[in-house]
Amino acid sequence: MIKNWIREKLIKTLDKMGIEEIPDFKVEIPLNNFGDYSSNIAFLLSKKLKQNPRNIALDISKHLLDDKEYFNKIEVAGPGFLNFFLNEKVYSEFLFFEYENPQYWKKANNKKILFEFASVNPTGPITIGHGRQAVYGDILCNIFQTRGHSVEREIYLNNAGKQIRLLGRSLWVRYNNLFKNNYDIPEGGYKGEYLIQTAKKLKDEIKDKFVDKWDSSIADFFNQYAFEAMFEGMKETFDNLSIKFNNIFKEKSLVDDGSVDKVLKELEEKNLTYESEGALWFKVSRFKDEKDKVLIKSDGYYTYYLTDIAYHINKYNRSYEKAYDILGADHVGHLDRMYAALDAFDIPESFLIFILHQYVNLKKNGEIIKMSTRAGNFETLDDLVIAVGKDATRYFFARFDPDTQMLFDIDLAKQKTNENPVFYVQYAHARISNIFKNASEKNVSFDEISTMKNLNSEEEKNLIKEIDRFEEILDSILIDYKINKLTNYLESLASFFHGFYSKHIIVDENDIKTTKERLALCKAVQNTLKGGLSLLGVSAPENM
RNA sequence: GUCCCCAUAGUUCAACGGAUAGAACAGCGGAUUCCUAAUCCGCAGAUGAAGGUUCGAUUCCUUCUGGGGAUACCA
Repeated sequence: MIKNWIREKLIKTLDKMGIEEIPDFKVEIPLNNFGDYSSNIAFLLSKKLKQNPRNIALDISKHLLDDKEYFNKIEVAGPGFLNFFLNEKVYSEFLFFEYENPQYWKKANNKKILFEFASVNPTGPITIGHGRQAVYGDILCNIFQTRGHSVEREIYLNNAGKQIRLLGRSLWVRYNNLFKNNYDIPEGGYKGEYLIQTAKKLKDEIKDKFVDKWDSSIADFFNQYAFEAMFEGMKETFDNLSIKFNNIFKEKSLVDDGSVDKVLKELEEKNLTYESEGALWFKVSRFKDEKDKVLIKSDGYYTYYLTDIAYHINKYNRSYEKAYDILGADHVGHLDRMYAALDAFDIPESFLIFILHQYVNLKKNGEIIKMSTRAGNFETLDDLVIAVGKDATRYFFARFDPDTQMLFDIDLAKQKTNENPVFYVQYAHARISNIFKNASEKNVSFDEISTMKNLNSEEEKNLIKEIDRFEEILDSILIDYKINKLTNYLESLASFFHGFYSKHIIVDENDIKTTKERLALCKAVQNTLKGGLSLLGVSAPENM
């Protein structure tokens, strides 16, 4: 990265000047062509050296200019910015490297980490809100992977709790009503049409076997049947978005294999539980400034909290370096409770990182609607994918800062998909493919490049600078998890390319030397676009 | 009440404490004898309010206003 290169030059120079303890300074691409790159280092040193930042900057620039072959000019501007104007040689070297290493941003994987996301109640079709999380999680995993982490994607399915029992009973009602009975969906049950379809399928299989019959083993059957049916649907939805999980973890397995009981026993031994009002409580307040929470309800059933503790202990014992949980904003209350539980089992907080994202508001027929799976009134992710396609769906979700509520205008998404900027980025990629087609028709090859010194225009320099930002963007996402920086970047890169394209003829038979260098530049742009799109899980078409 | 997230152009979104706050869509005006006009160029348009910290604040702190979420023996 050019920025890092300048940074190192600066550090060396400061060292030469005898300045120790160099503060954490920045090198950035300034607005308005103040320079190719700029740094704020002089401001940060000013307090320590008790000097005017301008004088410090002047001093640094003098020392740096010993490197005549790399810097055309170094200006000190404003109150003390250092503005660097680089020699073509620098760009040429960096572009050459990127051109020769088509996947220059990839790093070897080492750290083993776990991502849990899209863990929903398997009680119905996936909503658009959860679609955001699924797409977000998948893309974040891709980025971690490409920057050197060994990532596992895991989905946790709550198939042991109250909701699954409600689902099973709701299915039973739908099934019975196919026989002209008239049972009511239970309070809080699932009223969506989709259970009628499942009930019909079940009727074909078992005929009238359970009509008007209900006991605990029949309930188990319906719970299980409904769960499997819903899960099949979920898998299909994820498949349509190319989201694949390495591990599917079922809550029930923790109950069945005794993990949950083991957790209970240990907590009791540590004297961290107590009974009250017929329920068993965990002393959360011992660890965090939070209310105590129920582990076993007075009806004898386990809470989600209890099984989730067992689940996270299980994660820890699988020896990942870190575990990331991606959750909707409605889970904020869960964070401290889970850390309290980890604390009780001597698991360091640093092991688990929560990433919260806000949910999606839907706009349909000009109205903002609230989604609710249980009311049976919601927009499914499948509908969206059918309407706008996989690429646009993934790209659209990726574009938003996860911390902000996003407004999803369904009518707009369904009608005018051309407004989606994914096409803008894809078009830049396709355009480049076409340039190569054109070049090969004119018998211009581009395989004997040794330098790129003819790429002197503003457009070309800016394009090289923009390519050079890619790795930096990816690394910053590892820190703040804002994947929208990637879509933002790709749009910007595409824009620089479109601008370059419209101003310069790339394949020019009268100037083969420049043509070859421009083709190499195009190749580097295309590789980067393709790399970014593939991290997003969006296709990079050759034609549009 | 308390806690968490958010508030930027008509709309949907950007901006690592930096210099003149960027795009896209919508609006207006242009560009194609030449590699795809799904493109490009130009015009117009914004930091919710008030304080504070700083050489410098959309960004950090406080208060207020507005939206969403949490405050379950739901998950």
